[in-house]
Amino acid sequence: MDAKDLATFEAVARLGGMGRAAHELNTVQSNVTQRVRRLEEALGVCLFERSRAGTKLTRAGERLMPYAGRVGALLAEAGRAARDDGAPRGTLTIGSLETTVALRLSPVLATYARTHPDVDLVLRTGTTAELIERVLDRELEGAFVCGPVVHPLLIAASVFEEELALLSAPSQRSVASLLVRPDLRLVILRAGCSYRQRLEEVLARRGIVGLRRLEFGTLEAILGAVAADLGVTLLPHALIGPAWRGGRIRAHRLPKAEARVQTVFVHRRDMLCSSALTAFQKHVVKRKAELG
Amino acid sequence: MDAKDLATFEAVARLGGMGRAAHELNTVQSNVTQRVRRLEEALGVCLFERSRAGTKLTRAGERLMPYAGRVGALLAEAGRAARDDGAPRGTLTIGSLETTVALRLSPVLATYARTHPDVDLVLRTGTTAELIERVLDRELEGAFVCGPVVHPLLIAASVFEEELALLSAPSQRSVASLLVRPDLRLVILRAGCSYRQRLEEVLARRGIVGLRRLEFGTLEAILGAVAADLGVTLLPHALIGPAWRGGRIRAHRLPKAEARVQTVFVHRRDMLCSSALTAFQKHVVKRKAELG
DNA sequence: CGTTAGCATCTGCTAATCTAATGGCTATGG
DNA sequence: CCATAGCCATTAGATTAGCAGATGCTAACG
Repeated sequence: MDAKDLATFEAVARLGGMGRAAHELNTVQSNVTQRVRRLEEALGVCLFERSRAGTKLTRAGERLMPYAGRVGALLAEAGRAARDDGAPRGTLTIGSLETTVALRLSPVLATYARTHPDVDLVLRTGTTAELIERVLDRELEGAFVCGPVVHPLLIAASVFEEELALLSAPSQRSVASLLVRPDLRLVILRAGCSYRQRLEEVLARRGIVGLRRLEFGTLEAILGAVAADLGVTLLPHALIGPAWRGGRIRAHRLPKAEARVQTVFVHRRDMLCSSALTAFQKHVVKRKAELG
Repeated sequence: MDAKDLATFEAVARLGGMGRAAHELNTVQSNVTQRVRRLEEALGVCLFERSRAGTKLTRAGERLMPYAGRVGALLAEAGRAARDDGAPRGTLTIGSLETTVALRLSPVLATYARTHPDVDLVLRTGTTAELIERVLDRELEGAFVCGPVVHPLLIAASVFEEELALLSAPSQRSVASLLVRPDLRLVILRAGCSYRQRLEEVLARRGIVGLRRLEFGTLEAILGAVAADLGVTLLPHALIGPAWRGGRIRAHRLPKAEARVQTVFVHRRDMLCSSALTAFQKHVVKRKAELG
């Protein structure tokens, strides 16, 4: 059984048609047909139900499907393992929550990039759910997400622990005073943001529900909106830099149980850690000790 | 990267030469050279140090080596998974200790073979160490061995529990009486037999050491030798069939701690269980309940 | 200094693979 | 009821990859 045939099979199954698969694979449909037929002959089973509308996996095809991905991933990993001589180099693609970048990661990233000039560092941001999805799809080697994360395919290591604070305009003297301001909004970074749900929980526990949302793409915009008394938000206390400390924003401390949030670094359990990634993890731990 | 290239690489690495690998792969040396070269080009690393004496893996080659086997195993498993529609069929190759076959397994095997006519059952016997080795090499789908077995790559399930007895000629009235018979021998099935070490321990704890060994290939021969007072052996008590019960052999009971031996069924954790194997395991459990 | 063992390279040949064109099938839509 | 479009199978011809066998090269060994 040829790995290329398996990859062809996978594309056909995923796209639901030989023509579409051919297009994705930069070849023509007859080749795809031939490869699939050969695979079917080699296995002695029928993998697709053909119809005018396209192709549909048979039971046998469904059983084969997971292996297609695994074989491809294993071959890719073999290549990386052979090339990786222990000296960090190549491309390191990691993900992170936007707040983590702003608060903790950017200096660490900068020093890492400086000390490892042979590594092309790629950072993608997203919500916890998005990032975990991408790690599972092997699009990211690892990601900083909001913990705890328990998943059989992932290894999660706690790296930072933040204290969240409820932020409002200075005129809001206490959390309780928010109750009488139903026009206030939840100012959030993005729809699926990890802190949004936590914020709603925090407010709900104090009888504040049904607030409208206001979504901004950047932290600066969020802080600006809060300062302008458009609403409240929930962010790591340490995030409020000097520029915002001068009375423009009031941070309301929360009880430990509500405030604590840990950032974990997750990566696939079955994925070879590149030297670049290993060095990165060491670097983060070391710098964290320095910073903390 | 082609899986066939990887297999060629693996053969060259294992045999330490391209010519030898070519012979094993039923091809000629120039083809092997070409495949290795292509693999090296694709990876951008040198995999072998060539010399007049043959080939030796480089560091990169050593890193790649484990993947060669894994890719091959994964492809083979993919084929089995696609073909296996849940109805037990094909070849089921399992291993067992000889004593386990004689004592417990043979009726179970017979009924399994009868109820699953589409399965070609292959049984290989050997010592615990040999069998485990073969399971790890994927030559056996599973094996009945002497437990307990703790190994990160294996799953072990206890299936039988035997009570061992020290067997001697009837003239030996007690274990203690063996002390005065230094000419007695340990009668054992095979050099690496699981029960041999246990027998030596049992005797050593009673001050009997340094007995010579007598090795026979079959259980009947062993029991015959014991009956003829050539020596003593250690076997499951239940093994002594009616033919031997009639005073020709004396079974000396041992304390529970020494007598208990469990038979476990082991198989690779990462290996897909064929339907034939799954059915077999169910069958064993069911029949064990009936027999026990 | 020839012999040997081993890898590299070259050369035809063959088989596999690719491309492009064609044909058959079926649902859709006038 | 025909035209059309989308999809897969098949075919034929061109291209490429893979194979076997012969030859070359190098270092070790007697």
